[in-house]
Amino acid sequence: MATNEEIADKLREVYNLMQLAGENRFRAIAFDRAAQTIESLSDPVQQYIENKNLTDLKGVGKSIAEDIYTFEETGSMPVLEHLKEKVPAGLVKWLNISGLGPKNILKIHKELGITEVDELKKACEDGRVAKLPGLGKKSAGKIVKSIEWLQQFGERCLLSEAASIAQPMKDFLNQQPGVKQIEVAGSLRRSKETIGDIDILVAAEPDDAEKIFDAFVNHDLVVDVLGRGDTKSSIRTGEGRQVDLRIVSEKEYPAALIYFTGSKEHNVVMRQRARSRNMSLNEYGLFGLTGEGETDFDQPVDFASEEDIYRRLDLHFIPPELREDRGEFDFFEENETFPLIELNDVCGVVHAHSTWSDGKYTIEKMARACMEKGYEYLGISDHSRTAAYAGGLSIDEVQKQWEEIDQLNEKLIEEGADFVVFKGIESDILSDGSLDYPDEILDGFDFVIASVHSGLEMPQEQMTERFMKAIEHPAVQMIGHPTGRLLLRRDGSKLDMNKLIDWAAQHNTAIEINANPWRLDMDWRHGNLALEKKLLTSINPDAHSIDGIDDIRYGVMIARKAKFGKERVLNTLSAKKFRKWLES
DNA sequence: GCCGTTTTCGGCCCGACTGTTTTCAGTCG
Repeated sequence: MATNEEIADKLREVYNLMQLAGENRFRAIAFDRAAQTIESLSDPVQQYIENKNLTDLKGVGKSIAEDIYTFEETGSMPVLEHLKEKVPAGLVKWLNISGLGPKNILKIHKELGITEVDELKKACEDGRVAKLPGLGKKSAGKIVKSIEWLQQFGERCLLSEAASIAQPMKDFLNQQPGVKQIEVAGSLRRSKETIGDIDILVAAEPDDAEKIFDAFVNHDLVVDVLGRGDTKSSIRTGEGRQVDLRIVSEKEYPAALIYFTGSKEHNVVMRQRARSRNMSLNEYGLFGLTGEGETDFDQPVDFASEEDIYRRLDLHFIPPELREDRGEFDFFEENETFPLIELNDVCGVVHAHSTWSDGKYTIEKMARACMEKGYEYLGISDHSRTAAYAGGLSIDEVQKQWEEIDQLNEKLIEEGADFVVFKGIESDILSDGSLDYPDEILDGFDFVIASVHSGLEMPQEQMTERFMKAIEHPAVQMIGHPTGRLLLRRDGSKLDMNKLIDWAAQHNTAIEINANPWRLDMDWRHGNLALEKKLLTSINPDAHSIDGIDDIRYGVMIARKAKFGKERVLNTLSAKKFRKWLES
């Protein structure tokens, strides 16, 4: 039984290989669209396979449906197998090289008979690539550079890293004369968990653009200027990240902001909506059509903001985080607004470690840091005894820690501080789904977060049952980082999140959004189902240090992307209400 | 390959930038 993700992966593989095989572009794109649809389904695709109604899905026609049925029955997809015979596997990696697309990949491969990235680099360096028609010395040089960047830094970086580059760059540009409006756009504005390029959009008079671009390409962070035009310039930073700056007029700014925020898929739907309403949407604005159905720049449609443009397309404003073409269009046709959680709504810090296990600071230091940052409470949750590698607490240590927390709380009351420390534990879920302490100890905690830290490779069904058993346990209020993934480093465990969300919602158990930028787990892609089932979450920094507490902001970004309003996020409750919820 | 309140065929988002070219193809977002 293949999961949605596995089937989407297969279709995307077809898409990649078709591009490299020089197939009709639109035929290839059709597979990508189908993959996109299946990926964003909140129901298991198995239902559609069993009911033989796959073609009900947008972008899945008779042919692709047949491919999927065959894959389900035989475990292989003829169209894919056929492509694999035609296209050497090594070439797929070439698609990640920026500046090199399918057409040139095919040309280089055919003419030079090479398939591996290392061979490509060599062929660029020794002049063979430059001799090919349509390519030259500069192209070859760019390919070499791209390969080197890719090998050194990878294609994408964490959300936190991108934010730490974009913010100072934005602040710097905002001080430049002539900058009227500025916003970080692209996947960073959409709060994707990993980021490729950083996009910054500026509104300014055309006369001021040159000076702003000068300032941009000469910024301290810049180590390489990739391009410099009248409206767009691109640079590379020392961290290996590409930053694109676009400058548009104030009038164009709202349309450009939508355009450069994306996602690509969201924009495609926006343009189609414009088309079906006899208009054309592009990065400059919304326009009427000529008699031939072409964009008529002499017929601009008025707008002053992103909201206006959405309204013209019969939609309510769609927050940037939700622009992924994963159901937001239907949602915002019906709903006027949907209040998403904001950083200010978070009142307490839940899931933090101290020197009792593998944290860097004492409970008191962590508590005082939380107070200083304006929080009302700290939920300490050190590791349980099985997590010996992380200094997990023995039963004896648990009881000593409780005493320490009681004393600290008394001290805080004496000081008149309006702050409380909750006694929690991050209990390992053992391989049979049981927890790490006897029930009478578990009952002594204010809260229990149940997490998996070992046996991550378990088969999906067994892993899902392991979690379900933990969810059922009356002492457990929250599940920690469900998949255990580390972004860009390690895939998460295989588990049926649909089942887990349903089960957790039924048992009034929350599933945390672990805000550590390496994790951001549970994944935002489960947001639609979580909303439907009214699942609760808690935005937990999993802080091992004082700085780590501030990771909450990345968790909030992901929670917004997953359509959480504050009423479904436990640590937006006041200390009093949080305690009440824990006791219920 | 998918899709249809103008369509079962003929479209499928569209403009900037670059490099290799002398009018354009490839790539990107």
